[in-house]
Amino acid sequence: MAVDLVGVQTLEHLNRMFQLTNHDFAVSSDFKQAFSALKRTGHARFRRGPSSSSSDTNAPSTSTQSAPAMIGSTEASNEWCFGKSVTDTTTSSSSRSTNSSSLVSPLAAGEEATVSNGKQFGSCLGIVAPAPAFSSRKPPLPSSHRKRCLADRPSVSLQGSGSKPRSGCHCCKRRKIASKREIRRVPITGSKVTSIPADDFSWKKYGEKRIDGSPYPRVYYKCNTGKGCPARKSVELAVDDSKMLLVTYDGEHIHHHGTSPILTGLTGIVVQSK
DNA sequence: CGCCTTTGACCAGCGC
DNA sequence: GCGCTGGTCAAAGGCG
Repeated sequence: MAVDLVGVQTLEHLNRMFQLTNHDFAVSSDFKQAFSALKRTGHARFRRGPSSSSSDTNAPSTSTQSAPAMIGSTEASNEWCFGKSVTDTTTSSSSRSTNSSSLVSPLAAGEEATVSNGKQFGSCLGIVAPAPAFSSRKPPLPSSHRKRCLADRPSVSLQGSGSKPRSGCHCCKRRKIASKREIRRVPITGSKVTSIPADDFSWKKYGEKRIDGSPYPRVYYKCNTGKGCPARKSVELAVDDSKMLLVTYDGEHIHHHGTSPILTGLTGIVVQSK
């Protein structure tokens, strides 16, 4: 219903945005993918769950905690994703997190483009799609499914997450514990705003988060080149210069890869390291 | 059928 | 001590 309408409008917006934006996107060829992506209602975006009536437009603020972080400023997100008009299509609360986070995906998508085998772009556009309108919201997980610090559940610890035994508690490896961190400023190169210099490793996206103080999301990647490699990187658009990407490398690669792994392929400047 | 991407939820660190 | 935020996990579904 209204959804479809919104969808169409959004597509038009998109089209317009692509034409107007000064970002030099490789639109033509990617546009197909874009639309293709739009058809996708968003993979896991709509987790099946108790079909609560609130599903579509209500988006109950189930998680009062994560919500703020995920929401952020929609305007900013929109800007990042080539346009400001998207805001119009968002129905306030209902589309919140889905919008904000997905709007950003271009970054993720772009990264994916250079990083993994690339179904790039899709997400960025997918985002603009009216998907949120369908969203049934992910219902709160049953408490039994809730993640616990592995340290807290000795019996489940190493097997808890199914096939992926972890070497340790993820929550114990946070922030300042990071063994090695290197932040680089990498110019957005190429014809796409999303194309950042790729390095010699294969990265797998595992998360995306809106960061407070930055209108742009941060996308998290794990090294996929070597199994069990602890190396991670996060990518976000520089606040002060939308033409620059901030790539943060965490951890070291435990596999061989010729020359200085972390630096390979990057032309950016080391801004900070610890 | 398996892989990959997306994204909400979870949780501990950190600042006030 | 409390609340916020960043970082991570994992379910779900589409695609090749």
